[in-house]
Amino acid sequence: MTGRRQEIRERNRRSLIEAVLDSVAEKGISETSVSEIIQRAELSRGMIHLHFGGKDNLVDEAARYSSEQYYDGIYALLETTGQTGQEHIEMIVRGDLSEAILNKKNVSIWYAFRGEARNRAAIAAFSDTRDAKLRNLVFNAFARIAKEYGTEHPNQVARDATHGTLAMLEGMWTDYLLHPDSFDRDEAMRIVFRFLRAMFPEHFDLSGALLFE
Amino acid sequence: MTGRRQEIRERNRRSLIEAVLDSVAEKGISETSVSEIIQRAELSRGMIHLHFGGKDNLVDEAARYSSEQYYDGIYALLETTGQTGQEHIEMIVRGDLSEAILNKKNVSIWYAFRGEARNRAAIAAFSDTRDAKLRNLVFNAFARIAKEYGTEHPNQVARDATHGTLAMLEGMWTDYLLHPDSFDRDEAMRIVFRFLRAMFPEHFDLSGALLFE
DNA sequence: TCACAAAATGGACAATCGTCCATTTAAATC
DNA sequence: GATTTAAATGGACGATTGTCCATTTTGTGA
Repeated sequence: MTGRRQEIRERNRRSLIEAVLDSVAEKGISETSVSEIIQRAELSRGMIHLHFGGKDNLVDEAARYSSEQYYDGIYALLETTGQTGQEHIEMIVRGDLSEAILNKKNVSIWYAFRGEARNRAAIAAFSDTRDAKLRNLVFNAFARIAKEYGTEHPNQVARDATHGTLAMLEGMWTDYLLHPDSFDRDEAMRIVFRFLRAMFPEHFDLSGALLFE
Repeated sequence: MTGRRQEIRERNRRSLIEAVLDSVAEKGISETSVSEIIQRAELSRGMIHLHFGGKDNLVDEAARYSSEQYYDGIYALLETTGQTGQEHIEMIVRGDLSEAILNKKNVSIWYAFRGEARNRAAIAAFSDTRDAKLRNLVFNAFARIAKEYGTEHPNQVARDATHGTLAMLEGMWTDYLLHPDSFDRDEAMRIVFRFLRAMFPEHFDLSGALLFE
């Protein structure tokens, strides 16, 4: 039976990463110590140094892994819908506010890392390249929509709509962070689409009906 | 000369709080140790325990102080403008995105504390009560505006506009956090008003002109 | 089954953490 | 100027941090 060794090795690596994420979500970054991590992963103290060369690298890796999961989730959703601009936008908004993506654990992790982003180049770096891909996707969708309105500068409109929409979604995440129990997903979605409908009255007018079937 | 004693005492207390904020802004929460704080404040090790009973209390106090400053800044701005709903909204948006309030130091501090909010009740608590006041202010302004449109449910519209606007501003702060150097204040403002203009075409149509005189 | 090597262990280590208090400093009162 | 007392000092303290390596375990190939 070949590859068993590497399989275990990989499983342990993964365990460490997930132990970090669990700990960050539950106790915060400042209480996520080496002792805490190895206890959760049920591995020995030396493993962190062996697999990642040190705690900082492991934490960076965990942050990378976490953001990868977020974007993979969004991209997977896009596969399940049509190709019109409106459909893309609706799916991204729904996905970003869905239970699968916007939940207590993810929000805790995300904001914990954000808080450290400014002082940890590695954490800020990957967040950027990934973010650019999503932003581009949203922009293209809005650009297709904006062109249909025959406005003077459709790309400018699309740029603003992209910026505004992503900013509003960010803000909804903050709402959820601060009030996870009173947060209302449907309300958040309704508001985003109310703004979008105001900008593109011919496109997002039906979105409410589509969203709640 | 009476009160000199208390004056020094108060100055030292303040020094400690500001040392925490400086350190959090520059090095992050996890590197803000007792040694770091007293070195910046140029005070002795025992002062933290003497004045605040421990490091955690001092950090909580610093977070409270910082958020107090933010809201005081916003409220001060509101004193300098008219009383119409539109004027209030414009002033809050402008203020929230102004250099005086949205700058590298404040953003660093704000997000550092946010990252810890979930695991530190004290930090989450005061943030809420203050936030509620601002939210109420924005809501009242939008409610006055919405009523003029003769819509079916003006309060619902105002609620959504409030939620959406504050969310978008939050998102702009995140943009600034992640890209402080490429962030464009004017663009951020333009986008917020573009969304508002789409919702209230008779009110925020002139805002662009008002903003850049 | 045995020898080899990769992987995992767990404790030693110096460094740093936050707390606390015996001592010193200096403002306030007489 | 002497006395009182609140404020400030700075080091001792045990606990905890992350790193690292000598040792043990265990899968792999001969």
